[in-house]
Amino acid sequence: MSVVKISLPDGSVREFPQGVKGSEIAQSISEGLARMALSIEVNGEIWDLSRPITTDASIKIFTWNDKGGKYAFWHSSAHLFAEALEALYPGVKFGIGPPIENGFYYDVDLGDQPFGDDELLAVEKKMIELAKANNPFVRSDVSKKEALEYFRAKGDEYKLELIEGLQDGSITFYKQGNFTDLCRGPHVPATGVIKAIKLLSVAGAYWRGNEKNKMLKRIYGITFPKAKELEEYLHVLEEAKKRDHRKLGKELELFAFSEKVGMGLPLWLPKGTILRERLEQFMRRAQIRSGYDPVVTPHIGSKQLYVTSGHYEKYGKDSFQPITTPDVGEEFLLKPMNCPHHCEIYKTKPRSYKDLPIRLAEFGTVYRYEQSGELHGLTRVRGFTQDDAHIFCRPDQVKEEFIKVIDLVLLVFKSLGFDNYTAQVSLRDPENKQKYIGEDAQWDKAEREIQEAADERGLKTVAVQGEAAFYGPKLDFMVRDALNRSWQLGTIQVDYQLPQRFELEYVGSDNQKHTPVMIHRAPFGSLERFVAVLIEHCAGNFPLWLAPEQFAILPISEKFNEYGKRILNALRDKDIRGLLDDRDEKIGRKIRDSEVKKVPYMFIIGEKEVAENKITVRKHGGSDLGAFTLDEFMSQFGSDFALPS
RNA sequence: GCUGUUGUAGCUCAGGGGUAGAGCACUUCCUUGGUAAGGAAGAGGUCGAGAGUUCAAUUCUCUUCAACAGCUCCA
Repeated sequence: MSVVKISLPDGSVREFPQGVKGSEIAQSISEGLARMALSIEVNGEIWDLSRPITTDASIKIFTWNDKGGKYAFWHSSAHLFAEALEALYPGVKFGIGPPIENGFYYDVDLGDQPFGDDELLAVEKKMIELAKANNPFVRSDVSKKEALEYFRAKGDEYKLELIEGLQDGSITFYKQGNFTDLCRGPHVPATGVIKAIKLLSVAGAYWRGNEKNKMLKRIYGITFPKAKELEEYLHVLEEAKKRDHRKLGKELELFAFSEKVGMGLPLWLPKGTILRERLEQFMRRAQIRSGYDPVVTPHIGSKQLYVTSGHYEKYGKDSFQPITTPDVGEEFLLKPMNCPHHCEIYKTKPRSYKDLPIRLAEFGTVYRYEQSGELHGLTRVRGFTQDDAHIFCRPDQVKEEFIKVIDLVLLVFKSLGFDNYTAQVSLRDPENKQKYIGEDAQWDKAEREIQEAADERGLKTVAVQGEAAFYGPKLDFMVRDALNRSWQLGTIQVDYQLPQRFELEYVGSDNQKHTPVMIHRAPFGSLERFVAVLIEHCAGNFPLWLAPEQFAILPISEKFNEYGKRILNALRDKDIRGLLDDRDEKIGRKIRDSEVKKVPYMFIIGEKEVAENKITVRKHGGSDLGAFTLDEFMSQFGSDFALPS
């Protein structure tokens, strides 16, 4: 009998009979591994443990601790779900059902049947029953013809459509129990490994992600090998909800929405405004240091301005409609972008190559008609403020300027402790070039420059096609929120188009007119979204320099309110923000209330403190730092109250 | 925009065909205190809005608005 050489991850090579299965290899390594094994990587491809290996290969056995193991587990769970659903709803049609980062989903067509929480529970129960049956997942190769026949007989047009797109000879089915599905695999050996099951939610999803197609029901679920792991996962979800900026924003009185004002139009409350203004101060200072010139432009602009920029053609009809003047019928748009205004500032006088780069910065509030279903707390709103700036430079300055902006973005992230961001190079969709303006050569150049700048700063980047702006590629900084949703914060964009459209020029050293290059950039992105992500990042425990209330003075009794007032005024003179809690409450109560409000410092004053002219300092979270005079406290901790340098 | 779920006091939520309830917050009084909720009393709601069914609707039906989850979109 012939043998195959199997290389294991530890570098050792073992011989097995040809056709050996992953499960047998696992068994030969150890009983424990065999029990834990879920799938196997064979020459870089993830396989079922039951699939015979017929050639020499390097392999790795995957368990629950590997991504490859989890994916097989959740992929199999999706099939288990489908089996349970079909058992309860005969005739249901299936779309796709992949594993995802946390669990799996399956898109299904249930016709007009309602499907809510009760139905989820019923299917969940059926799944548990079928898991206990411990049916093996059986892989089989089928011809395209057989595959089409099977699903034609079943009347599942979605699967038929999927099969049409596949190549004959590469089609496999998987069967467990009474359920057969078109599937590439891999799967776990049998349903029995799935012990804990939770169907999480139902949502709509267009077939193949296309708005014009029928909307299917997408059912999300998650499963685990142990009940305890499911409990832990659900607990983590609960904890994440506590960090949600919409919840904390309400509790900490940072911002609010009003139906009367309009959806997606945030109202910044006094405490939220302090937070936001501190961020602005931080950015203003950083920008002045980096050679930016602040400018201010109005909230509306002539429609013609956006026709010129191309924004009107691209977004005009789906946007807030123009405001028309009563007499002459002149049309104005609520400013959706600051860049056209800044282009016009550039044009106010002739520019020399010696003047460049010119960096125009503005905290510009813009209005965009976002789809109603997209509005989400502060992360997606219809009126928001960008920390926007446009750098007008010569072609030879693009890379250097781009790198400087990267540094600015990284300064922001570092100052706020954002360490798990991703840098995304957002490129054109090569299939859909008509979505963009400009010529290929300029796009290629811009895309190259962005990648080079990012590489030069050692940024790890992920390139994503189809994510560019219509006028140019971008470097986007993505951060995840408490619920693991990804948001774009900072963005840097190279633009060869708008300078042409606005006929911007400068006189070069050759005394000829040249077109400058524009870099759009916003390190925060929008203040609204940035604050939202910041709230979730620190769970409302803001760094001292940002905290709306940096301290609370807590007198032991009303007798010490006068002394408290003196301390309050002394601290305010030092530009430190806080309040005096002079309510008729006991100290325990005052401490609790300040703790709940996440006030960083509590200054407790009573008979002893008045006598010694001191304050007793308690930090948020409970640590007692002892008694200080104000001067002692300020010399020791004072610098933390100021903007970070 | 699409699919689904939800909408009761400032907040968190219970209830349910016969014109509403809790805790916290709020107001007043008592209490003058030492590191996460002192005590008592009081006030507060067109049950998201509109229409229909009914003797009677906050409850049932429809429409609409908004929020939430996801999809699509995102200058």
